Amino acid sequence: MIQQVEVPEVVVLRLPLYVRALTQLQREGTSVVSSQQLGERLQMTPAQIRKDLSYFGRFGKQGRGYSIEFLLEELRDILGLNGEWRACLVGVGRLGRAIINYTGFAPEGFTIVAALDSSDLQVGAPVGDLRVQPMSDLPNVVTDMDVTIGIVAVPAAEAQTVINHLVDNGIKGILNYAPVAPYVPRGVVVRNIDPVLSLQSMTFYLKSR
Amino acid sequence: MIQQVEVPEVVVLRLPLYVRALTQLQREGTSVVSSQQLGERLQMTPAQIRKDLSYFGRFGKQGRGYSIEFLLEELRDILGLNGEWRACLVGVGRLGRAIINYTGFAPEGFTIVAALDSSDLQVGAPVGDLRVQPMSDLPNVVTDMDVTIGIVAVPAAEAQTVINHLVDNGIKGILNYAPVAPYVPRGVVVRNIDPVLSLQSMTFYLKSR
DNA sequence: CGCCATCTGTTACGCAGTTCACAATTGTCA
DNA sequence: TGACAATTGTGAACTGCGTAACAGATGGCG
Repeated sequence: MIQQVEVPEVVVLRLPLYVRALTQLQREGTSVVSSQQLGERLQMTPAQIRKDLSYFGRFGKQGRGYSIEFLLEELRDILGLNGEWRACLVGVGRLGRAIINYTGFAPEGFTIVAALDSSDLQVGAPVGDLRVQPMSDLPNVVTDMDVTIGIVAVPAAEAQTVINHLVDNGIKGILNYAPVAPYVPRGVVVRNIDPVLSLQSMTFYLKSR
Repeated sequence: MIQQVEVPEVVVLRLPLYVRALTQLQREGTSVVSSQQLGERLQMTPAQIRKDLSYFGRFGKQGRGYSIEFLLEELRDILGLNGEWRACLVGVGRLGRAIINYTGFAPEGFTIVAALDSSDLQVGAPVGDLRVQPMSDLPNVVTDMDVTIGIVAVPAAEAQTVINHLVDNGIKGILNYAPVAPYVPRGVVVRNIDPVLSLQSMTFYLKSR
């Protein structure tokens, strides 16, 4: 039953969690795991894990559990994590520089291959292993460098404009660090990284106690 | 009907979105807004906005809409955003330094008042306006400096230990940048910032097209 | 070789959250 | 002043996700 029914987005959001937990188990030397055990690690019910996986196929053995190696391979395939994904970063302020120097992306197959900025003052400056390019380079960056993801680290006021520009040039996925909820046309995927929103909902639970 | 029924967490997560949109409208000079108009901005149904707000009270005028000034004040009060929230940062690597220097927290009332690190090499070093303190200072930081939020920017392997330590010292909210899903006792609120997870679920939608 | 313990995949069920729809209220304008 | 247009707040209906439960499969062990 592969993709017969539309997979709920919540399920897709949980798959990377499974990948991470399984990878950890693998490093610990385990080779088989039951939904029960995995559920304990991730603080969720075994039923949910089995249900989630059943959207994509039958990966377990009754009476045994799941082969970690096999399930990992399948999940990485489902999520498209077996290739390399190339991204460009827009906005080379403090935040942008931190993102470029962040070492957590590369081991997972996400590579930032270009850094762009609209300010002439920044263009040409070195950041990490890259050199800042002008926004006018965007078309070439997307086509010549096989970039599919745009990482946005510009001020809130410019974010929507930049995102429009990225989308117009064929970018299909946007990781947005600007504190706005951007509009994108259907078919483009946005993920927002917004620590302020996180804090602002946290305080609701902190205040009354 | 104030808080008679438990407010769903999804609702609480949306309130900061309302605050942000209303603030923007206010800056634009608008003074009254209908759920319809607000819904268009935020790409959600008017009914959802009205229902969300109705968990906390009756803030609108039939036939008119909502007074932005009034609703903002109410929402900021509900979320506890009218005071200042003090946080300490643990882990002064590249990521931690970027967080300290991030200028988006202060205008929203979140202040990082201390930076801690377990490495002796870091202790004493200046970061932003602060100086790195040893982890043994944690009890004093929490009690003397009125810190309620801990920001975690340590490697994955150390995250759970650090979080346990924070919780044991009375921290009630944790903003976790480490790529782990930490365990915390009931009553402690965690928000995870995990761009890699975001990318890994994004690629599911990017791959097949 | 057959029984038992284990664990998956899936169907059925229940509940929480979203949307609908309308009565009630408010302001405007002729 | 009275009719009308706009818009809220909310009970009811709907939808979709999470949980429960069980039939069926698998391996171990006596």
